[in-house]
Amino acid sequence: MGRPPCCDKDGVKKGPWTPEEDLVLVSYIQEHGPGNWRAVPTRTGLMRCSKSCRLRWTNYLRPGIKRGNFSDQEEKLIVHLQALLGNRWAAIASYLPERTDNDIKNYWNTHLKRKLQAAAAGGDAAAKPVSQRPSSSSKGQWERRLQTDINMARRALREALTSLDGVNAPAPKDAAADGVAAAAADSDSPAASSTSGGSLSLSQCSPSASGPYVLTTANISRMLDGWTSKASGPATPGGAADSPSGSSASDVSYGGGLTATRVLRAAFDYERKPAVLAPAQTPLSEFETWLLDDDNNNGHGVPAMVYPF
DNA sequence: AAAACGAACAACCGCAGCTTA
DNA sequence: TTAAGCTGCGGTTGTTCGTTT
Repeated sequence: MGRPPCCDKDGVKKGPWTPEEDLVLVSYIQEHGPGNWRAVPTRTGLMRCSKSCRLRWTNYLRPGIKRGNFSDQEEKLIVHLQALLGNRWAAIASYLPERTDNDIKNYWNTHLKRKLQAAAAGGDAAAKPVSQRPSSSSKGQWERRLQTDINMARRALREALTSLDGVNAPAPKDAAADGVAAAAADSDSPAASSTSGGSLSLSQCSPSASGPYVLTTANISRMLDGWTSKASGPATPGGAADSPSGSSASDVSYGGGLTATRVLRAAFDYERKPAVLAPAQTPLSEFETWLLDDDNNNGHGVPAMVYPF
């Protein structure tokens, strides 16, 4: 299990991504789908390491990401889940598909932690996070840990949903806890994208306060809004169709008729896979039902709860 | 007006675990 | 069965931007 020579100094660019790099990445993912990150730098010519590409995609470019402006409900949900799951941001993020684990982690570190400390000082004991996860993580005990995770996730979900009346808590994008690895075949799976007919459309992405450049998710969605797509096929350069009439002024042209709108739209189309139905459209998946079921053995122990889907 | 400070966020690093040959 | 390769995760750092002095 040697450490891969990823991100090794030579020739690997670091630092902020440029719009050009973003477009290259998005265009590649549009064609090949997310995954096989190892191949991305070589195939795209990006001077980035695979990790960087994956991170950029999952934390920033992936459609359906909401940025900034955490609502009260989201805040409470995060606090709740953090109290139960600890700093397992990926697991927490699975309950907030519009948010990335990085975002949640940042928000926790910059806002919520301080808030909770203040609250704790004020006697808000309920807000105190569980400092440690259950200590069942030793090797060979993964089954127990898995069960613990599932139980915790179940509790978290139920409590969060019952306490947050009206929260549009979406279904987990993958298995409830990261321990449910088998169920979470691929965290980059379409389930990660709540946009697939889900509760959040691209055009509903909240505008980011101040993106570094035009390719924020908000601006991307704005660009897409105006695009009446007749152009079909992959984002290949060339052709009159590359200048869709609705193309906004903010669209970015990269020559050869390759525009940001086209590339990104195509990429988003890729993400809109039919596999995942929106929570609003689906009642409860078997897994969700099971997850919410207090003791999944009897199937009748579900306490009265509000399921705001 | 400018410097100092702090908050927010993007990105990197290294480890752990899963997959595959 | 095992080791190498790859991906995902959480912690941490660096940079940018806004606010205060």
